Amino acid sequence: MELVDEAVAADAARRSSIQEFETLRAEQNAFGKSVAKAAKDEKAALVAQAQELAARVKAAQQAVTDAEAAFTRIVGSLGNITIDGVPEGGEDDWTLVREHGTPASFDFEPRDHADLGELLGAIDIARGVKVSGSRFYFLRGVGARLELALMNLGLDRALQAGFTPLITPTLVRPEIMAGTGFLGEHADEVYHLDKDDDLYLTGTSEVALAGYHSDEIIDLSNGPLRYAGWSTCYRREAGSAGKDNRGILRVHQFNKLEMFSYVLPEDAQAEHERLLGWQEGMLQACELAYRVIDVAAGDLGSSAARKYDVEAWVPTQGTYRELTSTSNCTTYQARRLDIRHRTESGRTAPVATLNGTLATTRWLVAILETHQQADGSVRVPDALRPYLGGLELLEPVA
RNA sequence: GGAGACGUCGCAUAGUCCGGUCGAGUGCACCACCCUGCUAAGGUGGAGUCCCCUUAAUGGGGACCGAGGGUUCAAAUCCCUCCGUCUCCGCCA
Repeated sequence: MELVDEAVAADAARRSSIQEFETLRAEQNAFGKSVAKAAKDEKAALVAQAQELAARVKAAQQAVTDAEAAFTRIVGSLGNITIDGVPEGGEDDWTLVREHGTPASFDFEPRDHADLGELLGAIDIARGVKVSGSRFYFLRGVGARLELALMNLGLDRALQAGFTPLITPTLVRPEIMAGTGFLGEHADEVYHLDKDDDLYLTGTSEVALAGYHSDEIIDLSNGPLRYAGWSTCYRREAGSAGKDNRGILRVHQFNKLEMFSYVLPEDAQAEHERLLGWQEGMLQACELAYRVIDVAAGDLGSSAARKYDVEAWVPTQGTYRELTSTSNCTTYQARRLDIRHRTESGRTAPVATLNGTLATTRWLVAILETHQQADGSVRVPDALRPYLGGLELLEPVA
């Protein structure tokens, strides 16, 4: 509340400094013309006057620069405004939207994905740690193939829905990182190269996908612009020491196929539901039990106005774990990145941006655990088989 | 990495040496109107973005010649830094 008052005050200060500067500048412009035209003998006196005026203009200009910097800083620290209906509260105050499918049950003791990954020769955590440290891993053999299969299934479904595929840069400039809202309170989650290169490693291709149309006026008259971005994602996982240490549920590096939509602000909520629908379709194709939750306002981060998490049942944890999430960022990112469309009256106005995840490496956790059999083999869901050369069963390596 | 050239209003360009008459000319594309009966041409006018003030619609002012500084009464034009593009050479997946 105080922050909003501060922002309003900063805006008022900014406006009045602009007015002062512009009045002086107009005076200077007019004066300059008369200096140029003046006769020789009058010139010296006029220049002396102009010098004095120039000093005042310069001071006024500096005041504008300062006032605008202060305004930008305060406004930049404001989070997005949540949409009506979003539950109030923090991390645990989400509301259930729906559940789908029945959590897997077994007539044997199920193995967790780390054990299964080792048994199948699919996930090599020990060597990941040896090479890169904790929370790193190798996907190998059927693990690597399953990952690619998942990404390709997601991509094909995205193509069917009309998305344009993009393979995005994973190193971005500071202003793009800031524009997407990732340098706010969670800045310590982001890898930053600062020795020789002032670039950030992105934790999601959402960053590059949002930056793609930055500083542009885009044409939405033929409907939304939809991109499916594939990239490797990097997260520092600072502050999560000791949490989800086992397996690949929480890692520093993973792959992700991300949907990203640019839409008219009035279409944002409908698009959000569509993104959620495509995500659920993907979970269903992988034959996973899941639930959809409406994330509470306090857990939204700075850029989302509403966020749905889709959580899949993870048998050995006896609970649902987030596999995907879709956010409606309304005009928050577009304002910061200066992405606009032209309205019917010919004016420009910010667009709305939304994102949603179609697949990530984390999905392997739920897929392996859900479809495991007593002997440690894993049944491949029908939809994935074409992407695995028809393979129906992942079998333990000798 | 070495050497050089360049970055102007949608596109293409003029202007930069010799700072004010340049917020900026021309061509193409675009929009409106006019003209012409003929498959296209001619004429007139208008057009960008951002910000501030003002209004019922309007009007006024400011900023923007890659970005940021500097010199100057005054910068597209002079100086510096950065970013980017292109050409040649070297190196490399």
